[in-house]
Amino acid sequence: MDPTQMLSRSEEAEQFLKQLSNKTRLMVLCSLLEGEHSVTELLDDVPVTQPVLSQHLALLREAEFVATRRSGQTIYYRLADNRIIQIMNLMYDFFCADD
Amino acid sequence: MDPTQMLSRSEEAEQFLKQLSNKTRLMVLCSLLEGEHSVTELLDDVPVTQPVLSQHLALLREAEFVATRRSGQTIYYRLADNRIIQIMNLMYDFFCADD
DNA sequence: AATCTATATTAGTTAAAGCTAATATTTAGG
DNA sequence: CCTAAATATTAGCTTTAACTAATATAGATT
Repeated sequence: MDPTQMLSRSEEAEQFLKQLSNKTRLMVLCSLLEGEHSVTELLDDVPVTQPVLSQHLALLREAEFVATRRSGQTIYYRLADNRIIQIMNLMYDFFCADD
Repeated sequence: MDPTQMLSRSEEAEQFLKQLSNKTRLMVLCSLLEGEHSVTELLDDVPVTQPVLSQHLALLREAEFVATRRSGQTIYYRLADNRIIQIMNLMYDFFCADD
């Protein structure tokens, strides 16, 4: 591969992986593997304060790893990137399988 | 999964992904997918200075993502973690396929 | 032993990520 | 309209990651 392209591909991949490299975001994405959840439901699963969760959700939205839908005052999050599903399944395999 | 365990699994996964989340390390690992390379060979492939490459190689060694063998003054690096091979193949798929 | 080549390490600086605390926005219900 | 519930945003601080520059080590060669 040509060197300029290799560099830019690896920068994209770095960006992608960094957005994933956080315990809170991993727990959120793992919960969403099972299906859609509201923020309140995620707060039950993930041991962080509401503003911190909200910050991580904002990042996941901007990365377009997740999408949302509103129902009244409740906002439901779901996975929106097939690559995330693939990686999260691998991660589950590596770190959570046979528990 | 029990909450304490979920937290510690996600911390391990975070650590693992962070060690991967760097363009230089990604380029190195991508080169090593093709097989063993010396530091000098890696320097030809990867656009960084020698000390910077060496720092990233040190991190990859500590993470045990790679292993080394010495032949004279030359040190050869190779992939040493099957999980890395799996993830790197996915990353190649996502960011470098059909180029 | 002096020097060269290959590789590694260390110290210092800068930039980016993540937290806390405070506050704002949006919708629902009385 | 006023208040409560659900969610989001912002500012300030702290920690961590990555770079640069300088230097060190280890083996090869003369």
